[in-house]
Amino acid sequence: MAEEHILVVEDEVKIAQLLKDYLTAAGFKVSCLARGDEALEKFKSLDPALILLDLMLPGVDGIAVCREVRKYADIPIIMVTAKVEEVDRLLGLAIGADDYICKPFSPREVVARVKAVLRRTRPGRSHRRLIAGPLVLDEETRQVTVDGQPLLLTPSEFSLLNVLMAFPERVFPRSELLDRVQGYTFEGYDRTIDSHVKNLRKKIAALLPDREVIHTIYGVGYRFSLSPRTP
Amino acid sequence: MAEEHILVVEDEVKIAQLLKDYLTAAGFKVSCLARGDEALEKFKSLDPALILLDLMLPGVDGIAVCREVRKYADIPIIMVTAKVEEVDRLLGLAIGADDYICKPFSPREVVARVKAVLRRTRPGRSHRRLIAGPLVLDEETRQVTVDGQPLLLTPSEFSLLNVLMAFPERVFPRSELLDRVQGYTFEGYDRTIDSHVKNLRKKIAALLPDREVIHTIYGVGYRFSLSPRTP
DNA sequence: CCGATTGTGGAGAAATTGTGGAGAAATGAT
DNA sequence: ATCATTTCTCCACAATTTCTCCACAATCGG
Repeated sequence: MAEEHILVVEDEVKIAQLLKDYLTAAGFKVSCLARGDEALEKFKSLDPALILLDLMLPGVDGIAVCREVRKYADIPIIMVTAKVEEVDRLLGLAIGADDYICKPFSPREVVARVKAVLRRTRPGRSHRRLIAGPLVLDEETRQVTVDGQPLLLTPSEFSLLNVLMAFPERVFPRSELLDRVQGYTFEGYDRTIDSHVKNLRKKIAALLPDREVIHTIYGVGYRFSLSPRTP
Repeated sequence: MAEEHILVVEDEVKIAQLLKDYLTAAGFKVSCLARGDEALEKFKSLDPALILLDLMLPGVDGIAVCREVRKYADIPIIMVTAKVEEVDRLLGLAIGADDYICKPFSPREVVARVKAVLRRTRPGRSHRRLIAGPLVLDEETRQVTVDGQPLLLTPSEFSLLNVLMAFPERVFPRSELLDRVQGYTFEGYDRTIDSHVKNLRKKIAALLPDREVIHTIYGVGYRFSLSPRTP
């Protein structure tokens, strides 16, 4: 999954934090700024996929920020405003924001709108396919095939293989695999990952009996590789 | 590309100007009218490639204008409306507009939709139909058939099938289906989508007993596919 | 050879989905 | 307006799938 960066420009710290929490939980990388003029300085270096912009800001207000940003890049912008009536005014001002959200908003709605705007703004969907010899993993369809034959994987197995195939040859410690597959809040047995490896290996071996693709690095963790040796 | 002429019928001057600015910037020639009865008089002489039509108009309302225009020419029409709820009503009225946009809209979205409508109307007015084996879904008439036999679906069921069939094989998380079917302001129960899937499956199975077309991806969501594999 | 690490089968436990149906909400007719 | 019908939402329980963990066997490195 390509982690997308979102820039939140909001002067009320609590609201900014709330937005950040929810967007982070939804899998986005989030940066917060409190002032409009900061936004103008920094958005180029941050290169966000989308900007959430409060209308009322100290420094330079949201409308000016929006206009300036649009001079440099075609980044989607969602305006956040306190009053419903403002939205009509915004429309008249030809700002060119992609969507508007009124306070008080539900965090869930914000996340949904962000996703919706990103969806329709990014028409060239670049769904990632990881290919390693006879093994093909498609993140969008969640299909994995070996020489064209489908491999039926559970969510954990898919996730595990996805992480490993994303960086072939790289050795992943158990702790990292645990974080990526079970989530960083997982507090359980660290050898659970071994079970998933076991099951994944068995399923792959059924279609690819000759070579082992998930290698054990004694004392460390696991690695995905097509070659049988350790380079 | 030949410069295409677009007629905007909108009584709010600011919005009309906004639309004109953006469409002009996108390379269209734009004329604006404020009254519905004017539109009926002038569209013949202007001969536009497309009409952007506000639903609420002084003089004659948008629906009447749409009907009248269609008596004379097969020009693509995009309706603009203030409320989301109106869209469903419009659909029921079988007006024959090519697309609908709800306020508040982003100018970018308007330009995108205008281009999309022109693109699909240019080569012989073929509206969008999704075909998958014996299943045919017509977005304009909102009819679905299986081997020519009509499938009577509720609005939610149609919408759900529409989203799924638009991207066969792609796995849709429940959250995304919720946003696209129930709207992203929906605050309710996650598993309502399961109920729609259940009902939709039952209706499809009545006409297509052999194969399952809506597949469950455990831990993620659903996918439309004709092939029986379940990865 | 020996302690540490990993492989493995399998048994609950936990999470996810299927399903019928009741009440609420929306829609349409009168 | 009122009433009838359709559609939507939600719940509770059953069925299913997956996850976690354990105990013991196998393997590795020194």
